[in-house]
Amino acid sequence: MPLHRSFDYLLPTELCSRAVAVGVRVSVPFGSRVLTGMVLKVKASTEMPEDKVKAVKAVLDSTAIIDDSHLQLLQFTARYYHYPLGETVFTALPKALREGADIDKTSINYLQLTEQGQQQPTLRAKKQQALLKQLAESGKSPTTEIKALGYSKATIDALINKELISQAVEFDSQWREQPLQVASKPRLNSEQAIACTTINQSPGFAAFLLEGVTGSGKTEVYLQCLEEVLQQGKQALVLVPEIGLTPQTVNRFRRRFPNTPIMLWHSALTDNERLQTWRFCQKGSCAIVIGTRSAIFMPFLRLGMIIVDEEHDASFKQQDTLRYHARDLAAYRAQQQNIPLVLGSATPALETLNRALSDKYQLLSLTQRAQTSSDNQFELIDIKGQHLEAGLSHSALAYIKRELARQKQVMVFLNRRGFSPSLICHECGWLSDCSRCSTSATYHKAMRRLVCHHCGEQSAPPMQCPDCGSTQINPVGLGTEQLQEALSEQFPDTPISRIDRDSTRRKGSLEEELAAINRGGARLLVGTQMLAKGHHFADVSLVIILDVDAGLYSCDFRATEHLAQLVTQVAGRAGRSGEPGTVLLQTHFPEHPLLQDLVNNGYQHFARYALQERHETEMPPFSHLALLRAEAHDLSLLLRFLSDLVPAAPVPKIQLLGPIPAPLERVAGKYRYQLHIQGQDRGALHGFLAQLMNYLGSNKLAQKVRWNLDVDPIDMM
DNA sequence: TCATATGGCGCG
DNA sequence: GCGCCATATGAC
Repeated sequence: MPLHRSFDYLLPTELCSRAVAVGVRVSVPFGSRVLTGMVLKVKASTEMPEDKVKAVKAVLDSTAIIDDSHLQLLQFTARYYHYPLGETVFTALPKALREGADIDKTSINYLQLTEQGQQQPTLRAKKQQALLKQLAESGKSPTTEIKALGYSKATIDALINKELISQAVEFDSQWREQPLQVASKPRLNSEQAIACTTINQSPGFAAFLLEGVTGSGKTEVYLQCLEEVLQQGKQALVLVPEIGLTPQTVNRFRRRFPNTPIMLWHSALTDNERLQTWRFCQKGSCAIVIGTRSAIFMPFLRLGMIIVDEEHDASFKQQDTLRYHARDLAAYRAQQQNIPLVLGSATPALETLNRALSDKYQLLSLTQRAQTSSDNQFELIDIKGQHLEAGLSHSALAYIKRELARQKQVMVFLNRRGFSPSLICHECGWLSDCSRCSTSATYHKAMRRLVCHHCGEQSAPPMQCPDCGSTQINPVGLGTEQLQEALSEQFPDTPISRIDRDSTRRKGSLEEELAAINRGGARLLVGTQMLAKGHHFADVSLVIILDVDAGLYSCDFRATEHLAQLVTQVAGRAGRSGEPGTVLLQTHFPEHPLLQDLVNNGYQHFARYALQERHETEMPPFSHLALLRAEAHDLSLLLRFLSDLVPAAPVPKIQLLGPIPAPLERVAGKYRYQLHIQGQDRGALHGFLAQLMNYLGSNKLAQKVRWNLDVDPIDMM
């Protein structure tokens, strides 16, 4: 229940024989319903009058399904993010367990070769043959793992029918007993070797920031650290950004440790796959979990290390309901388990960098690029007063022409999808605004629709201006769709590929498109930041970023940090094939000090400078922030609600700002306002937030508006 | 007078 | 979050 409290129940004598303990699920009456709950404490008395206390209906587990330290993590999470404990615990459980399912009724677990199968008979069916070979290499393997490798149920069933493989249903930790197989590995350079040794020699908890430029071999450091963890028979958790969980990444881990069970955890798993993976992990049957942010809540038998790859990535922060940051919880968990934490990034978040520079974390730098000998060359193009062709300056077009002539690939980034962000009437100035949001509706030419990117509302573009009847309705502004069209006019003989949410909507189409590009198809790549992350293209020698200025003057204090991270990431896409690449930034403000610093001295230098600026302005990480967001159809009600929360007298160490309109004041017909709550230290902030939540619990207006609290927000929207 | 909509409350 | 109860609103 969304309640910040727990409830006492009696344990009837006939149920006392079952081992009721903390972490066991029970079925209990709640109001007029029967719900699944979790035992948080076993005690001999209650402050409630005895006749008000109801009895437990059934005990659902014979042993705790969540151990003490895991529950502690969840309690910390609930406390830190001021989120109800019950909902926090239940978001960490697979759906079946939330609903009270029998935990031991987990279906088929493993696949293994039969004696016949071990002979490796020759089969006509290619897939089946491949699966036989796979099982010979990996030994007995969890079914979920086999399915994750792309083997279908049909293939598996066929081999079972031929009695070449069989199913086993017991959990085991065979991988710990058999000798660890490690595939041949590259020699580490001196920096990598130092990083590995330092991490592996850490006696207990220690946090490391592995600051390594693109191509410097962070993954190799992870792999060699993991090897040590596996040798000790311990499990490991590898957190990756949503977009980083690609088959290539995972295959690299699987190839290195062929007889080690490695399982994936992400949002696309089915409920049953989740339950199985969760149980494998809990029983110690799975050695490595590679997962997106929610994997931070996986149960482990003996966790030996946590790695967070691309730790600066925003997808580690949940943006709704329980708004946790997986990287920050990883720090808590590593400390609690007394194990090393490795945070890897080419562009560390300023919070993380600050901890490293103040010696809370150890800084390990990888500066040598494996493939390129020299760095990329940056160039700022001043577009003030210049004629632009579809957003591109003359010199940018000249650069593109030159690189295409050299048979190279060119990438053009624009963080705006669609054809144009708006339509405008040439006669009267009418704009295609969304009727429900305070923003314009984007024109999508191929779909012939106007789409609001905030509420999703669609409409047909008008033939005539709704205000003056003119037929002169033109697109205004530039999106990726239009950019692609304009570029294909400029370079009619060059195949162009566009990567954004529209072009890759269909499941698997992103992978298809990327593969096609790598086969040497498209020479010109157009896309949003989707194109920037983690994909490797061999021939890219020129990268152009069109809308740099939006990041320079934004109301979000993190905008420049994110811009710098994007620019650096994008730059990493250029020149991976041996010779240095060129990165062009189009801007109206070429003399902007942050841009200059970034371009001349790189992210490392920029970040330290930006930290200093945060220090001077007392922004995070030098203060602590929470955001109380609220939305309602009724504006005056909304403002009354928020103003009422601001204490009349100033609170020591707390600064309140608001109610202020959210960057998009109206979305889907609702007004959105927020309160900025800034604390000089964590303690002060959390003390105040606890009071605030308490007050909100008894506040009548709080039930009429939708509100949420975001601790350590990263998106100020 | 009964049927239905709306709001506040408490769940052990 | 959701069902329960009290009260308001409405049709006949």
